Amino acid sequence: MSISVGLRTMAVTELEGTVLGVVGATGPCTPYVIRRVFQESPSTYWSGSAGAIYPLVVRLERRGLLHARRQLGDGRGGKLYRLTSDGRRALRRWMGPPCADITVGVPPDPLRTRVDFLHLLDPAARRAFLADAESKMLEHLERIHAYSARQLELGDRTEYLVSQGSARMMQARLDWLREVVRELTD
Amino acid sequence: MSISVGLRTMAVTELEGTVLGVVGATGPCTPYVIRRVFQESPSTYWSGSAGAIYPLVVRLERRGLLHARRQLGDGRGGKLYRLTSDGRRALRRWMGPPCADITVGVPPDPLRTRVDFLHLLDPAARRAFLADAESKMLEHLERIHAYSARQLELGDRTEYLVSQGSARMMQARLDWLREVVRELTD
DNA sequence: TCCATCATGTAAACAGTTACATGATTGC
DNA sequence: GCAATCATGTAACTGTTTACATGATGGA
Repeated sequence: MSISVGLRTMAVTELEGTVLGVVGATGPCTPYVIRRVFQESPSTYWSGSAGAIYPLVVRLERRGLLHARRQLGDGRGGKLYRLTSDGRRALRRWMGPPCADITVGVPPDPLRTRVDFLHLLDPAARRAFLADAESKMLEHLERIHAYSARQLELGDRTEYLVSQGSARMMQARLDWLREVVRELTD
Repeated sequence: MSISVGLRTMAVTELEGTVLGVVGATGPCTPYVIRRVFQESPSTYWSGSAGAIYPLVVRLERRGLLHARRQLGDGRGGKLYRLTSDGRRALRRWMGPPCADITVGVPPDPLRTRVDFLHLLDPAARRAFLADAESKMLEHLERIHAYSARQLELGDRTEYLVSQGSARMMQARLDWLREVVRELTD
């Protein structure tokens, strides 16, 4: 019988929460598998580098959110990690509700930052910047649409929905960029 | 007469580039003024903490991108920083073109990350998450619209355009969230 | 058997955060 | 003159990156 001591579980970081989610969605897996999920994700925000993931899972294990079990017959000493009940609780807490401001608020956008300083460029450089940004965003958008269509064919509703989120965001940025073009190159 | 030795200027980070932009747009200013710009910005991605800004401007000065001049009659020893010509060149290089993939690509979105794992929640928790997210995003959107309208009144075209970018992004995320709601709560 | 790559880590460097220290300035 | 705040920093900590090391595995 366990005794609740009111030790509130410490909050997890964004990457930690995402890893908990990956383990929860994938089922018991090795750190390498977790890395692959990040590396193969269309988003490149996190590299899924070894130096990030291996220490992170050890951290989560020490905090009782992941449990490691040795794989039999694996010469590399690889371990399978799965969520503990505390881990599942931490995952739910990280996901919300309540949603933190930083979760629902305006995400950072390096393009928006640059537009802030566009008036510092001479008109030619400004036009070159805007043209380059627009064409590259169009490429990105097409890739995302292709990826999204593939997920729909494969029947992966979740990946389809998530990629639709990316597509909508990119479309909004592109529409906005064209508004900037109209405004600044009159 | 300066001799070009082909020392290509090292690339600046996102925060460094933004600081160069702030100095370029504001004119000669102290680190404290730079901090205020970040602290008063609607975006909370960077805190503008002293521990980030003071070492950063020293770094940029040592690299010859900023030049410091002592303020006369200031007991605190505060210095005014301005762009050097190398600094202006580094700013232009940071802004682009060419735009890096990370600049024009899909920005990270903690909400999108969470939707990836929504199927791990039971239906009730899922509904609660989506309802909370939607109402909080609506609040954010209204604040942004108010801010945007204020900038338009004040005649600050740049701040108006940039805030319109935030507004469009938030609207796209909200539309998308409603698509998620339709899909998951049928 | 040998070579590429898989898989598990570690080390050093770095950027940014919170929290703190300290002196200058301003308002009462 | 005193308290609040302005302004300039510094210190310790944290998390992530790149680069490296090392052994296991699998295909030619």
